[in-house]
Amino acid sequence: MSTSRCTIREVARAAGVSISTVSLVLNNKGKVSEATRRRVLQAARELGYVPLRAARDLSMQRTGNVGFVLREDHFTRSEPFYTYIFLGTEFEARLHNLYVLLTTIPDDYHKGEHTPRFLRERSVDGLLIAGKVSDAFLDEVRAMKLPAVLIDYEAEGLPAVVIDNQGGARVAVEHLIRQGHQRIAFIGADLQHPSIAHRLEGYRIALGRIGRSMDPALVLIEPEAEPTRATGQLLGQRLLALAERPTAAFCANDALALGVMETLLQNGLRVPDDIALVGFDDVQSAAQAPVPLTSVRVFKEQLGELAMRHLVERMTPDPARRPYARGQHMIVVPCELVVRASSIR
Amino acid sequence: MSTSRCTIREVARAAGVSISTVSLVLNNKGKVSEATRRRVLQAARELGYVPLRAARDLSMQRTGNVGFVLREDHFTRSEPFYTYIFLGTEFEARLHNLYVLLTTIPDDYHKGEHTPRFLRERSVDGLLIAGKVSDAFLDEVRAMKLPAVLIDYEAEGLPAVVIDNQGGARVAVEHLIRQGHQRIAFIGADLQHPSIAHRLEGYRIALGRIGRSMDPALVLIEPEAEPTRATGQLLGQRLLALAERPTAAFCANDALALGVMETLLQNGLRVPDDIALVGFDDVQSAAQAPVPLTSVRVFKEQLGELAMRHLVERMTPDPARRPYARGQHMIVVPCELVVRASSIR
DNA sequence: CCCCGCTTTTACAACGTTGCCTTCGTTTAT
DNA sequence: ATAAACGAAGGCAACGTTGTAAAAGCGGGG
Repeated sequence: MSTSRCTIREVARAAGVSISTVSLVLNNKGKVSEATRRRVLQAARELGYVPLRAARDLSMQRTGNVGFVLREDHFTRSEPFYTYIFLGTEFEARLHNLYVLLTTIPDDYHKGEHTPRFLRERSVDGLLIAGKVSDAFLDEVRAMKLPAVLIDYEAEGLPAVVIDNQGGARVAVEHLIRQGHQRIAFIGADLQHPSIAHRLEGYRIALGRIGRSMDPALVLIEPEAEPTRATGQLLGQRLLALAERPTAAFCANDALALGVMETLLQNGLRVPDDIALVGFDDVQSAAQAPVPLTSVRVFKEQLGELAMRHLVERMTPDPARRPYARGQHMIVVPCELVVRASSIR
Repeated sequence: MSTSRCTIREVARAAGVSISTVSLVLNNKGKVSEATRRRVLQAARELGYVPLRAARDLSMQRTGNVGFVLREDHFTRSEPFYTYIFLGTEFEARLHNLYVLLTTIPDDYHKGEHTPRFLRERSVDGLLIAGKVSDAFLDEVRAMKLPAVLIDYEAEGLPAVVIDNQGGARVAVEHLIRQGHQRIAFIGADLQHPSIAHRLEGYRIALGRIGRSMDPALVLIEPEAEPTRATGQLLGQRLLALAERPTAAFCANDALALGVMETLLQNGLRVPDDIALVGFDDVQSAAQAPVPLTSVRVFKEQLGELAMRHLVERMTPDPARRPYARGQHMIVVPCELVVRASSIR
């Protein structure tokens, strides 16, 4: 097996046919007799022919790449949440013969200055955007009229693949209710984030189903803060300071839950005996926490896979397709409750 | 600004010159009069001309991509060590107009079955390999004669960018010595890994400098295990079981150190009072540990940057270059000790 | 025997660059 | 004054693939 490239021309000569025929066979197009098809395939295999991407792309007027964009702080945070989503997209990309170009954008995105290179150079056929990103960036994407799919985030006019945040939250809270809890707090942050808003909504609905409404005193939120461990510690303090302490808390994500747990344990409270905790995302460290954390598992690779699959669909031209509106074209991926020590008596 | 592509032809017509001239100007090649150069640049800017990658690549007989390979378990572990390295390579790639294709390979790599797609399709001009990977993979890479650079790993015949493991370890142990410790343990795993072997060597040298030799009883190693938190917990147990306990331990990495710390604290020992701990890598959770961990900071982005820079050098053809031998062409990146509570009295 | 429709195959022009070679002026050396 | 040298710009053939339009082959019916 030689290391040098072999061109379609050589395959054609070896098979005794024209270049066009080779192309037709290799792409399963047009009508080619079975005999010729076999001869071509044979020759291609023997010569170890692999079409040159640049040539094919040039001819097909496409790039063969899709971009994967996420905020740098999301990519580098200690929990490989988006990393798994990326791997899911990568896996699906193989099936469609696409390459994924991963790039991060800064938290405080400014158009132009921070525009990903592959957008400037127009060397992607489509775009995946993971997690919350700045509106400035989304505006830019919309203006480019490039097929794009959001993952784990929502925005007007763009299709999205999202977690069933509301359903997951409902199941989590219903679990706490089944464990006999009456006073269940909600711990949250950044209400702008649709996922968090939906999780809060799930909490409300679960309470509603047993005929209760939300007690504002038990809804502890730092609306402007990111949902991090540090914010969780802060909210843990506020939880401790409450006059009438709840017996359980549903946290909008695991980072918050772990922060709360840390504060509680440091202040001598027991989990779950004094306060039961449930998180969301089922990150790696959830299972390894001092008290293993009950959480809602999210199928991250699947999110990526579905997003890529949908993007590919959008990338194949179809003039009859209409633009998206919010709420439409939302692919919702189910999640599942994982019960651990932090919530069972 | 139109969204449709504009070709070099249109720029040429707008500037009133030939296509060749436009190409020369845009690539800073050949001799072009200042007047024409300005006119071309002007026209290109006005039309928003961006060369089409596929066309350029086809013409230049290159792909414009480099591959970044690492083991899946390295990529998805909770510490974004390799993620930062990747970001470093990405940053440097921009300066050279290259795209980085990131892909993971499984832990138990088998040639063919697991060969990264971009290698099969030969659509990278060079390869970066981060962290320890299977020899089978390295053999395949060597056989391809594709320019490649290892990062944070070493192997015969391939250039590598590595951490100053030995120097860092030495500084860490010397710090413990300065703190008055006499009995200092070494906690390690996977001795096959060059980094760990070098860190052990640094430990030995630091002791040697004050006229001591390694006490075998204090060198706790799980030679076959991965250097993970779980292994650290295990070694923590062995540390506790020692007849004469050391007063300090230098751990081959932070994961091990955090595992040891967890075990020590759970068994009622105090850090650093009973046993001082120092790790290596300065991962995010080091600073957030129950007792903030002294560690050796590694400049991860820099590792990536240097590797990419070196790879680019290797990618530009130069017939006079000779193959690499182990030990040669090793780029060593310095690191620095970060002192925290886990090691100061 | 020729023409007609059908299937299979081929030739050829893109696609947008780059690199080499030529051409055309202009200056400099002889 | 003429030849040589030089600098600037242009023409053209790759690069490897695809898609299209046209050609070739092939029976069968008139």
